[in-house]
Amino acid sequence: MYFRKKANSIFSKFFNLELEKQERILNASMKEFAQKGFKNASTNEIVKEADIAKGMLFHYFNNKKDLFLFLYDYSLEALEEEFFGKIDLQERDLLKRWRQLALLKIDVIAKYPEMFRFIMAANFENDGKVKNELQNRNKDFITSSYAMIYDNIDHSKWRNDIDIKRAMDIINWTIEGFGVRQQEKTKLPSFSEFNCDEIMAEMDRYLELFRNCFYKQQEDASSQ
Amino acid sequence: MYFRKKANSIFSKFFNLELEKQERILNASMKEFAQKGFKNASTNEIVKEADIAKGMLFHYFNNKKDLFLFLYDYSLEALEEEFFGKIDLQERDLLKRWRQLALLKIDVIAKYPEMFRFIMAANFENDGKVKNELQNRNKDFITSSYAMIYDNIDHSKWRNDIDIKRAMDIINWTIEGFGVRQQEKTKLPSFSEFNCDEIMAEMDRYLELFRNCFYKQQEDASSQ
Amino acid sequence: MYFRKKANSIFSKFFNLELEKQERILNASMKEFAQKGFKNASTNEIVKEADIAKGMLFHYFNNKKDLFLFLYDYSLEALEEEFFGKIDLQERDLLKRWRQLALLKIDVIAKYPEMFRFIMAANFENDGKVKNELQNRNKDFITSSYAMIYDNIDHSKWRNDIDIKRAMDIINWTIEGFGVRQQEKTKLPSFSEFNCDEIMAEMDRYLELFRNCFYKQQEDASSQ
Amino acid sequence: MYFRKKANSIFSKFFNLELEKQERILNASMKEFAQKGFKNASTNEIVKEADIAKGMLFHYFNNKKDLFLFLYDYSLEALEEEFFGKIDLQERDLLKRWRQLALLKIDVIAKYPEMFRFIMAANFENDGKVKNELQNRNKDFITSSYAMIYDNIDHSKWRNDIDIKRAMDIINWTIEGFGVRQQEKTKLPSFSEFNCDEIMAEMDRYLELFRNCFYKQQEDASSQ
DNA sequence: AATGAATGAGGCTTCATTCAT
DNA sequence: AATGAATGAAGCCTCATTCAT
Repeated sequence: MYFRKKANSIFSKFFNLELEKQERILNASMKEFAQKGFKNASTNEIVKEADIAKGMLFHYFNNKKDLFLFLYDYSLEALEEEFFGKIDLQERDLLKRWRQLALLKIDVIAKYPEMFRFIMAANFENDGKVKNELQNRNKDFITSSYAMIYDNIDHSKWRNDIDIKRAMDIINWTIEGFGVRQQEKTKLPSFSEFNCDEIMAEMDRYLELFRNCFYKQQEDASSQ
Repeated sequence: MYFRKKANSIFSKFFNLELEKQERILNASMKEFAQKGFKNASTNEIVKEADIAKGMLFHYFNNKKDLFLFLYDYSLEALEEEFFGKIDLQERDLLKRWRQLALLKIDVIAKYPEMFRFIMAANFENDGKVKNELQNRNKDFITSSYAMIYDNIDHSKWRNDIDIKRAMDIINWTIEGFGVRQQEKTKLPSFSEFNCDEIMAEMDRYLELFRNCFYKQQEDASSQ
Repeated sequence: MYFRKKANSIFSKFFNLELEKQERILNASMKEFAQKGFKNASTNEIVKEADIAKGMLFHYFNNKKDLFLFLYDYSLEALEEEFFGKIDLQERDLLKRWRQLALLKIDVIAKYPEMFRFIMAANFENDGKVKNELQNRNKDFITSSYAMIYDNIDHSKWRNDIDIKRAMDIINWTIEGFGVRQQEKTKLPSFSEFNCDEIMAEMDRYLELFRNCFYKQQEDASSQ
Repeated sequence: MYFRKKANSIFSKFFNLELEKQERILNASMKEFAQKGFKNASTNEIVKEADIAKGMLFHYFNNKKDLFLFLYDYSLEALEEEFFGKIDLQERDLLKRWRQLALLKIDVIAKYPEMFRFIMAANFENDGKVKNELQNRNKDFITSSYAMIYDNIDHSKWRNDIDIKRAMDIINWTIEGFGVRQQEKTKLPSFSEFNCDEIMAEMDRYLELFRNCFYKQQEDASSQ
């Protein structure tokens, strides 16, 4: 992991802290940035929430921008490990592969909710001070993500009259939209807890719909 | 229009201005808010761009928050008129109705680019000071929008084995994603000008794909 | 006066203040900068001393650096007027011309002590943020000052065996050193008030010594 | 040496360090103070450059001010040794004695450049925290320096009509001004290296001018 | 109504000094 | 003795809002 090595030297002051304090700082920072965006996030609030002295944030991370980018790199690397390390590239059915990813995503959100929300928010970040550097990092990430997801897919199952490129767009947008909808449900006052099985069951209905529309229909009933 | 009445009493100081000055203020404010978000938007920049005295902004709108929400209400009402007033509810084919909406949207962007950008940006607004009030307004808007779009749709054309509710979700997300993609294209350095015909041709390919998947396939070739 | 025109447009906010407040700000700023140098000068102290609100300094001058350079330009222009406007270029005797300058300088110090101290201190300023811009301004000033002082000097009175260039250096350094010594006297606890006549009498002794050494000695006694 | 004794007791923690570390600390401190002045000098930079732990600086020297004054006393004592120990008081010709001092000064700059630059900078120090104490130390130093330089001078060579006290002032100021000019030359981009012979040759031209003006002129040509 | 100066809280950041280990 | 994390006051600057004119 290139970043982790770099981070350990540049941010060694941070990584030498006791883990519990590291986590307090990470959570407080990500929460503040996720809620308010880069510019509106207050380092004062972060140190208050993390319960550290005013100067320490700058002792560990130099400045607000470096803190933000550190969090981004740190999160991206953690997420990459979760995703890329665990996806089964032997599965050549695109819809099944997406299903895997959805499961992984649910895991990640459950395991690192702060981090996930931070990364999502960072991708909408517009502030000139960090936008460029985020885009550079993101370009690579998205390119390699899509490359991986679509790598070695078996197209033989697909209906011949389907425009595969656009069908894939539709699948992407649907899964993204589905994710956003789930996310929004968690913000409702009626939300109590994350029910993974229910979400996956719902997800499967969309995937089934795609299978039903985009794949060749077999005569026998053993469709899935 | 409920809002316009309310606005005329609360914001009568603003509406009593000469129209040209009203427009300068609207454009300057929307531009600043769209570019920088609620908190980072500078009232200084707004008055400079609108060429009015600093105090007047607060004389007309009380404070920054009220200005922002006024702009939101004002824009939403204007867009509603454009959309809801012009859509042909006689068209009972959902895909054709979406096509209408896409065309209307392109018109709106061309006619009121500042306003459109402002509304888009406002929907991503996260600042605590305005978020709640925006969500309240938006819930109503989205509810009534969807009600209208899906009102009196002819379901007889659809394949019986298709889960119509979810298929509609897919269509929504696709059209939204498609819109975002077009939006992003305008930010590329290679972007020169908005080519409506090209965009609609591309949009039609997605709609055609949906028709091909979700609708009953007729034996004769007169599909569309 | 080029600067004054520029200043009136850029710093119009400042120049539109009532004169008494302008002066409070000028004096407080020059005093603080003269005492502590650019970096160590505290804008907090300045506003406290000038009895204005925290934000006003930045409203008038944008930032600390611009304030400093404004003061420098403002002072230099004021001093230039005092010096260059009043020196008698018909006087072709270098020592008499220096005598004029000494008198003018004493006037200036008496009239604008804060300003004089500020300019003196600014010429020792080392801070990277302002050093370059100071040097640019100063180069022109010093070049034109020396050009004026040594312009059209009558060399016929000088001993032929004297290296005039180096003799002039000696005169410069002596007058500068003499000035510093007077300045330091004002800082002593025993100092009560500026006695111009006494200072000029003392100055004359040095000039007389130079006349005695560098000029041809006439046989009759009417030396001066 | 009074100071060394005092220092050995107060700063014994420092003097008990290995010499190499002592020197690292001295050089780093003097360099930082000379470059940035008392207040702007950063103890962080000093410890980084000296490669010691932050706390040690305060362990050895109590605080920044004490460190600065220690360096000043230490340097002054070292310079005194260089100057006062080596000057030949048998030479009773003032101009020749000044020549000796100039040579010694050049030696000192070459031998202890850091220290020389520090002392020069310290003499322009204006910060309230150290100014008073510096002035006290300096008064004694300058008084005793001048006493020594002018001690036992042979006045018989001087023209009777010359005001010796003021002539000596002129010589002082000239030599000081000459030194400053040489110093400034080293800062020019065109400066490559210190040419001692050239500098002394130039210095001699000024001394010769003084001899020519202030001393009785002998009839034979063996002037020097 | 119109102007823009005035206010002061809060923003990020630096830094000498202390202190637990 | 040695380390460097911790502290918090003070630094410059921004900005929504108020208010005298």
